[in-house]
Amino acid sequence: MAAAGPTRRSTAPPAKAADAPDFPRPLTTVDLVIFTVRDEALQLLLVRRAEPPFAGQWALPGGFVDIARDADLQACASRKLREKAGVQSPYLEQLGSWGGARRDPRGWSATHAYMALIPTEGMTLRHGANASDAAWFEADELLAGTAGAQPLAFDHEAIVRAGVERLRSKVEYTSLPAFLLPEPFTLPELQRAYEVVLGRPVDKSGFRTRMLAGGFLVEAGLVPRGTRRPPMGYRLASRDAPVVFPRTFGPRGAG
Amino acid sequence: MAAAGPTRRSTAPPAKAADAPDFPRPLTTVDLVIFTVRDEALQLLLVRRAEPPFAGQWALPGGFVDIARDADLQACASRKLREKAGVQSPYLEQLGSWGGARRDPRGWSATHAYMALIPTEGMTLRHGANASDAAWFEADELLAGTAGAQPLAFDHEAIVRAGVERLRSKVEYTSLPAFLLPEPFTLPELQRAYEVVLGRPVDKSGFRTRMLAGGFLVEAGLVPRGTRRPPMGYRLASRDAPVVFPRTFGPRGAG
DNA sequence: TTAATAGTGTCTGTGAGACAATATGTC
DNA sequence: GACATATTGTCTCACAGACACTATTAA
Repeated sequence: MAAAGPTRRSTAPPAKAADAPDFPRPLTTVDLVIFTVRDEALQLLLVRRAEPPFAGQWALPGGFVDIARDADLQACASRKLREKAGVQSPYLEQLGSWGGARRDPRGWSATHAYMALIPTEGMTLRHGANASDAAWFEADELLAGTAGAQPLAFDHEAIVRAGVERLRSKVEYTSLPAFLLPEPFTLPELQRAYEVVLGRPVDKSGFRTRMLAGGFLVEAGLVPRGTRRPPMGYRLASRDAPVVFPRTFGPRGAG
Repeated sequence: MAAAGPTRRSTAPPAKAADAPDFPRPLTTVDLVIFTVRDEALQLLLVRRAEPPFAGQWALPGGFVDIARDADLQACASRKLREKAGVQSPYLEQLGSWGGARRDPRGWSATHAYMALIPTEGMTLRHGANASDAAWFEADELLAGTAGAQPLAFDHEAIVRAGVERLRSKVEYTSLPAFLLPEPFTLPELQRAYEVVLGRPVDKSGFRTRMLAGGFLVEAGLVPRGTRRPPMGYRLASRDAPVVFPRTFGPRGAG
C-alpha cells in the first residue's frame, strides 16, 4: 500500500474521511495454478464455472478475497488450496498479479495469482460452491490451443502461460520437481519428473550428482518398485523452500 | 480474477446481483521501487508522506488505482512513474503483490509492486499532491537499519527488500544494469554499474566477452571521457527486454 | 615519454555432458 | 544365470576466472 492522495477527479464525491478513501475499489481475487505430475505429464487443475460470468467455461480455482477470514493474500491462497484440493503443506509461490478494466465483465478487477506444486497420489478433488466440476488438464495440450478446445475464463490462459513458464524456468536450477512427487520418491522418479516438466531427457549421471550434492534429500530406505533392483527412497530434508543450484557469473561458490 | 461464489458469511447482506459481488473490497494500490545508480551506489526513490496514515514518514511512490484512468495495473504503474519521475520508457517489471488486514490502518489493502530501472542523468523529481518531498536513498543504507533511520511507511521495507533482492539476483545473469545508465554508455561504465549493484568487483575481460557476446549492444561512436583514451559508446539494441545470459543445466546452448 | 585508461590475449582448473561399466535385485 | 534397472566411474572439452599484455589517447 502507499500514498493516499493521487489526483482525484473533481467530479467524484468528496472524501468522507482520511480513514476510508473514497476511490472506487477494484474487485480483488486470488487464483491458483496448481501443478502436479500425472501420467508422465505436467498437469494442472481447472474448475468448471457454474455461474456467470463465463458460466460453463473452465477456469483456475480461486475466488474473492474474504477480508473477514483471510489475514493476508498468502493465507487466502492457502485456504483456497485447502478447499479445492485438500492439501496441507504444498509448495506455494506467488506468480504475480493481473488487473485491469476489461478482464472481468463485472468491473475493474485484480487477481493475485499463486502457483502450487502438489503430489497427486491418492488425491480427491473437492469442489467449491461455484465449481460444478473439477479436472486435471495437461499443461501442454491446454496451451497448444488444440482445435475444439474451449478458451479459459477471464485472462486465465495468460496466467497459466506465466505459471508454466515460471515453473519450467525455475526447474532449470532448483529442486522444485521434488514437490510434485509423493514421498518417499526415488532418484529415477525424480529424474522423470524433471524430464516431464522440461520436456527433454536429462543425463542420469549428472542428474544424480547434482541432486545429491544439493543436500536436500534424506534417505528413507529401499523402495521396492515391482520390477528388479529396488532403488533408494528419499524424502525432502525441508519443505520450506527449494534448493537453488549454482548459477553462472561471479566467483565459484558465490552465485 | 476468478470464481464467484466462495463461502459467504450468512450475516452479510444478500448479494444484489451476480453482476456486482457484494464482497467487501480491499483497498487497491500500486507502489514503485524505482532504482538508479548515482554516486557509485544503488539508490532508490522515496517520497515523504504528507497525510495520514504514516504522515511524515518515507514511503515508496505509489497510490490508489484509478479505475477511471488506468486500463490495467501496468498502465497505472507507468502513470505513477511518469508523475513522480517524469520518465517515458523505463524498464518496468512487476515485483509481486502484498496484501493483508494489518498493513494499512484504513483497512484490508493490497498493493501491486513494480520495480523500475531508470538513468538518473539530468532528472528532475516531481512531487504528487500527497508527497511533500522526494529524495534518493542508498539501498544498502536503507536496509542496514542504521541507528536513527526512520522506518518506512506500511510494509514498504519488505517490498524494498524484495526489490533489491530481485534486482541483485537478476543482475547475475541478465543485462539489466544497462537500463540504469544514460545512453550512450561505455563498457567500463556498464561494468561499474554491475559492480555497484552486485557489491563486488567483476573481471574486465570476462565481462567484455560476455556483454559483447550477448548481442544487445549497438556501437554509438567513441565517447571522450575527460581523461585519456576515449572508449567506445554503446546504445541498447532494444529497450523491450533484457538479455538473459546462458544458465546452468541442460545442453550447452539450450539454457 | 609518461600516465592512465581501453581493450585483447593466454593459461588453467572446474565441472557439466556424454558414455561406459558395474552393482544388485527379481524371476 | 538372465535380465532389467540402479548406481558409479571415466573421459573430454567448453568456458569462466585470473592475470598479463598491448593499444590509444592527452599532456
